[in-house]
Amino acid sequence: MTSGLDLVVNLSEFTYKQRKEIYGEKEPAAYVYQVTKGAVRTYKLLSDGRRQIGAFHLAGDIFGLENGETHRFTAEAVVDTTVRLIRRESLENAANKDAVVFLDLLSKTTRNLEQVENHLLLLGRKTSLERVAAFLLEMDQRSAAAGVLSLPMSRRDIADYLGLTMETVSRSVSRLRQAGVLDFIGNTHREIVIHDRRQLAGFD
Amino acid sequence: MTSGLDLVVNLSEFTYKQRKEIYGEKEPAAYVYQVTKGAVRTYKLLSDGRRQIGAFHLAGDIFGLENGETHRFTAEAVVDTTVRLIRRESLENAANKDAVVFLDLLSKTTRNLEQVENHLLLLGRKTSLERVAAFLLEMDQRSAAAGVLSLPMSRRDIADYLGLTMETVSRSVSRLRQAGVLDFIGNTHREIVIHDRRQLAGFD
DNA sequence: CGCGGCGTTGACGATGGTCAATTTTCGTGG
DNA sequence: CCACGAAAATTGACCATCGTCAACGCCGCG
Repeated sequence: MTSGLDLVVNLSEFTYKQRKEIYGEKEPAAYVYQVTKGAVRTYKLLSDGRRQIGAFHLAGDIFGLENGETHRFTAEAVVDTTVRLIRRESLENAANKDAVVFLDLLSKTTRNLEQVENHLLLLGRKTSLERVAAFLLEMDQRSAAAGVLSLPMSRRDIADYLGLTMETVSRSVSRLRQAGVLDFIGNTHREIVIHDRRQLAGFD
Repeated sequence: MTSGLDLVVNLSEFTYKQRKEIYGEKEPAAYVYQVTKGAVRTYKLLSDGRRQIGAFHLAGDIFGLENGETHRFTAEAVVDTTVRLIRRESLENAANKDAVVFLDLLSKTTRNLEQVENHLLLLGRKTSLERVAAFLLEMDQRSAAAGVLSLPMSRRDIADYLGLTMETVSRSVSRLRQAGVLDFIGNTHREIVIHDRRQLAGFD
């Protein structure tokens, strides 16, 4: 699938080690990023350290696309991650010359908005079990192999995405496991098989 | 302040009575709206009736601007409300002819995104008192007369915006009142004076 | 007046958070 | 390969915040 961003000339790649910051909230937005390999979390912090993760970005995803001058989240590598870099300036030039690029920019922003709006409903009104079920379904849809997920992020990351604590996430996963809708693969607790997607959707 | 949307020819106005639906979620988006007078709430529902209000739109605000074909929220008049209507089609025509309109579209979408992203942090990580304080500060900033607000929406509406119940909203307002940061004016409980904006911000 | 809607307040309960112990996994170095 | 220590995940006990349910008050309106 090609898109407007692909039309922009772009040569640089960069690799960030696990936990390294890619950019900070309120920093000037010099680049737009696309994940080549790995995973990125974008988040906001309160002064006392409470964290809200806005999104996880996996291979192929674009992040750091701002229309203002500064980034509105901090971005960090969840695991060792490679990103393609696109200069903001060159993107703006391309958008001015080519309406397709511009349209694509608007469309990507809108898709982003849509996803965030759905997350509002989750954070404002869903129970812990519903949140975790929705998260697993989301990850399942985004992963290559349906029914089998390999989560790059920790329980704490998931918790901060879902507005919960890691203990509550853990308990919810355990409940789903006991209910027979999913199971762990191998010895990690980050590799999951979903036995019954219907049933999982029933919890959401 | 003029903007791209003002360049679009637009003649029709319409008035909705309190509680009347302006459009429903997933309906085709035929129009974009601007509030002339009154207030509008946009929300999503879960199947069991739980409601999450995404935003309140006051005089001057634009809502219903979608880039897909359908509305992503239901919109309803909070009080008797007059809106200006802009045909989606005519907006698209204008955007194709005039880059300024197009840029404005993107900028409005981004501002919308920014606001929703901040609401994520509120819903995911703030306490009830922090939420109510943030809400009152938001309304204060958006209202004409600083320090004095006249809320068009009920406690239940506020609750569904903040991811709380109306009882918790009521209790939080009471606590702020007892703490001396605000007070009611007259006999209604929707007219509020903020005595100490600094102190209120301290709760957020 | 009395009725209805809205808001407040109180008592109680449940969901999810906190704190802590235990288990499992993983990375490092012999 | 195994051993050790650190980090992550799970689990349990207890607690706090917020939700539920209900009573009451206030105001507006017939």
